[in-house]
Amino acid sequence: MRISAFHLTTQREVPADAEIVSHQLMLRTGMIRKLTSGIYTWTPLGLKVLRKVEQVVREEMDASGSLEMLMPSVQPAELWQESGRWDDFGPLLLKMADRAGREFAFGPTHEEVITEFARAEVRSYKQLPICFYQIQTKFRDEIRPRFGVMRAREFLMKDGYSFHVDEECLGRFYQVMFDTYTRIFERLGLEFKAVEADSGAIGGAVSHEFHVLADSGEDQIAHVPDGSFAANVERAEAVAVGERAEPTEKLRLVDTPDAKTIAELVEQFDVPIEKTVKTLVVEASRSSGQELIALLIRGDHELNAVKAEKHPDVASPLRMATEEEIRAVIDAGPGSLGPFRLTIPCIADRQVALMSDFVCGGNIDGKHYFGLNWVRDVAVPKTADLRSVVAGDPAPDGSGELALLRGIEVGHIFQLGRKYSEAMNAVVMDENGRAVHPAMGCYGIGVSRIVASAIEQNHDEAGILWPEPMAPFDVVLLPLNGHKSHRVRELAEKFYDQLRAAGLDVLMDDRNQRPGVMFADAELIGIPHQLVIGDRGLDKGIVEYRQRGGENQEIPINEAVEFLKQA
RNA sequence: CGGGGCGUAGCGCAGCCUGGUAGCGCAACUGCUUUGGGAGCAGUAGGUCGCAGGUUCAAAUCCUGCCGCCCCGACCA
Repeated sequence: MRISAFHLTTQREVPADAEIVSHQLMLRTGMIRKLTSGIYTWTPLGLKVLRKVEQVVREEMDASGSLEMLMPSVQPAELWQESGRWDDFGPLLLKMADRAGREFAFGPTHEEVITEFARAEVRSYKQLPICFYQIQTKFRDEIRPRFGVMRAREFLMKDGYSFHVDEECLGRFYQVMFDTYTRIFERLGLEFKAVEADSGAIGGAVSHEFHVLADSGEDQIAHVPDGSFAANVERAEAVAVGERAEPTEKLRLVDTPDAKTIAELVEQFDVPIEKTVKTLVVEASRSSGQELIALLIRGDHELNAVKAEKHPDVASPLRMATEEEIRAVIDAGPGSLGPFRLTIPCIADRQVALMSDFVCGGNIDGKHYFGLNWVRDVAVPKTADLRSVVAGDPAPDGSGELALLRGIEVGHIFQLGRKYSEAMNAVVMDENGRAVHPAMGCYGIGVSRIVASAIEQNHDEAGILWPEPMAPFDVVLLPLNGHKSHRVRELAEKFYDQLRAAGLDVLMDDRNQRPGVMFADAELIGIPHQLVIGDRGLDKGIVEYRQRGGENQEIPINEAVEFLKQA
């Protein structure tokens, strides 16, 4: 491609409303343009990258035996009502109506459509196992779209769905997909980690996420360095450490008028934060027969909402009680609550149940208990894993100490089981002639998000450093002052033809720009290999090879094409 | 959804407080010069000042409403 025939619109200035590096660089290189909040146009440059990612995904999915297809993006409401997700999916679902008033959703995912397809098409166990996939635009009406295509409302996703007669077959195929995903991210040249995950709104039991590691990642990962354990912090089990010590302090009620938070308590009363307990009041589940329930967490720990809302006594989704609701049942407000003489039920984090001589709110405004002890002063409540792990916690599998990393979720695989095949009554005949609901797996990759995450992980002051498999071009030719020098121009043209003939994706900077502009643009858009052709080098019989982010070297003219083929 | 901020040329911004000819830098276009790290000079083009209403002789500027975009929050006791 010649730049003169391309649409290259780089910008020197950083766009004001782009917060993270990938968003800034995607705008500065001109890869994307915002149409409206969370909705982007992919320009020819950006689309080249997107297509390269797509192609790697497609090749590996095909190699796994999965079959590509294309499902509609607009889906009838009935299908979603059948699965129960028309309401469950909530405001994330973009709904619309046709001229007759029939309701539709723009697909945020395709479990319903594929299940509808499978129940019509797949009748016999002999057709199983089978896995269909597509690469398609999805729409999720995110609460707050941000970071460009990283958390966009409209995005490109690869989604695959497999069907199996039994769980055992699903488990085997799940491993095939795990390996396929591993190969995809390896081939793309990304530093990533597969972690145990919560299955969230999609449903199902076993689930893994694939994260591109980057400091700007929105997810936290707990893992044992050089160990086998890795899990999303949402899910990583927090193991209680130690044993409960005998009481040594007397229980006393202390005036704490200015201590509404754990931080204030620690500062004003010189109490170690590990000796404090915070009491969070949340809505209780219907099945518990209660209105509110208190959750006890050690002062330096954080409540894990994903874990809490899975508890049978806690309402899902988790909702914190308002001050009015709390005051209606307890004689104190937030900031002065605790388990002693508490008028509502409570659940303690496992670690809290092992504490002794601790400090907590007094259930009287402006007062805290010091020296509180389980058993002696108050019965040990129900316990559960309610907190998020922190660095240094033991791994739940005993393999070592946990460290935390930040990641960008780019892939997620699930063993769904029969949630959709049962809800939508998809059945196949098994070898005994019985109708059974097939077990399903589902496998997603955020194709557009991969592009952004690759930039987050691979950039410098000058711009993007694309991993080669996803670079928009393999090599850029920079003929310096080509409009003045015939021999520079002619050599560049010769290289252009020869490199293209060798199967390389070549960009020729034929703009007659000053050298500084050409270098800056080549670096900004991150092309891995540059070949600089200038009179200065030609006098010495060489051209200059530059690897993006690497070393420069001089190459004899007649070896250049071969050199680039190898590089 | 709650809080905050911002809407002026493709991008980044000033002007608004104190009403009176709409400006700067980058980008774009033309010409000349320049040419190994985002050139110089001269010129050109580009604006419903987010939209609507109001106040006023006069509104980018003051008032009201609406719309859009961005940031923070929605784990806080």
